[in-house]
Parts: sequence; structure tokens; C-alpha cells
Amino acid sequence: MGSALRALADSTRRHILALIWREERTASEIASKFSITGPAISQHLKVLLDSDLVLLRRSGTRRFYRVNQLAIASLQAELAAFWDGGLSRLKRAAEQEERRPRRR
Amino acid sequence: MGSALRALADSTRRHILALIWREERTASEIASKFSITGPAISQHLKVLLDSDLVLLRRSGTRRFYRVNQLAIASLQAELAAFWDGGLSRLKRAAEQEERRPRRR
DNA sequence: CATTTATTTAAGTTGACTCTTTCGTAAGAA
DNA sequence: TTCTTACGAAAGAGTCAACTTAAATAAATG
Repeated sequence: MGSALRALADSTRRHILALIWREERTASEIASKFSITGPAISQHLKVLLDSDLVLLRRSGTRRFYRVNQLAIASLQAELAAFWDGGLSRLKRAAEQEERRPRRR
Repeated sequence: MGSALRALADSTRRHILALIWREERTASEIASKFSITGPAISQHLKVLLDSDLVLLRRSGTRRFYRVNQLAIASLQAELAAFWDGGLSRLKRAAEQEERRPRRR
């Protein structure tokens, strides 16, 4: 979860995700949409690959990147769990500590 | 959005959020749940404050932190927009570039 | 006023992030 | 084979992030 959120925290990477959301694109196609250098994009793509948010397909000299929709779905689920019940366990633990009232 | 996601990307900060999810807590209460030092927690709390995900109430020497539910709701909305239609604009722009076919 | 309690600020270290330029490699074209 | 295209890897610079210990501030208490 942390690595996916860290990947998403960067605006360039969010733009990359948007570009390859429904169709795979090559590294150069992606890079052409930004003002930073190719290697910089390549590094962002590596972060996205490492976080499992995108997938890679090689074909000849070209590399096609696409969003890993499964990973997105799973992140959404994890987030939903976090907002909701995922907190209960921690909340309960915290409230137990809390049950011994301390002076204000 | 970036700052909220960056704040959420850290597991300590996610735990802090869980602790103050429904009830405010003081800095020391929070710090007591972790093994890192008070100042470290204070700095995490500052990141959370700066990202607007938590709110502060002062009372005497104590500072009570609590989750900013409005900010959470707004982040959820932004994320939902990102997963869904928020991409359309970028997708359309990308597809326009795409419309000039390049040789394979 | 002096002391204690709660908490942040300051200063410094270490490691991670983001970018650049340069180099390497692999596939396709001439 | 030689050239070109498409890309990543390596190395280096500058900035940012996450800690630590020590000092500062500010309210409560004796």
C-alpha cells in the first residue's frame, strides 16, 4: 500500500498513469508528453513498475506500458478498508488505553 | 492531492490517523503508541497538519489532534474522480496526439 | 518566582527522491 | 556489418524526508 501511494503522490506519475489508463503506450510516446528527459520518465516508469501499478510488454526495441487494473482495484479496496473498518482494530486498541481516564 | 497522498504513503502516519480517527488525542498519547521519539511524532503531525488531513485544538499545554473528516472526504472524491472520469481530459489529449499514426 | 509537564523548534545525520548527462545494449534498417 | 532508433543503467548533483539529541517555549503547579 505504501509503495502504491508513494508512487501516486507524484504528479508526473499520476499523469503517466492517465496516459496509459486504457491503452498501452511506449516509453517514448509517454516521454514526448513531458518536458523532462527520457531517462527521467524511465525512472518514473520504474517506480510505477516496482509499485506494481503498471505492467510492461516488450516488443522489439519498444516497451509498452499499461496500467495494472488489478493492482488499482486492489489499492481501491485497501483504501476503502482503511477509511472504514480497517481502523477498527487500531481504534479498539487505542480506546482500551483510553479507558483509564487521565486528568485533564 | 499530492501532499495528502504523500502523507498517507507513510505507515507511521497512517497509524496516527487511525488513532485519531474518531476521537482527538494529545501528542503524547499518540507518541506513547510508537517506539520513535516525541519529536519524530511531532514532525509527522506537522506533515499531517500541512496536508490538511488533521486538525489541531490547543488547550493549555496540551494539543489535541483529530482527523479532518472533510479533508478525507474530499480526498476520497478526488481519488474517485481520478479513477473515473478525471482521466478523460488527459486521455482525450493523448488520443489526439495518437491520431497521427507513426510507423511501427 | 521556580519547577514541572507537554510539546515544538533547532541542528545535524543519513538515506531517499528527482533530475541531468553520459554510456551501454538490443533490435531493425541500410 | 554498420548505422540508427528505442530504451534502460550508472553516476552525480541538489533537494527533500525521517530520524536523533539538545534546547526553547508556554502553561500549570507548588
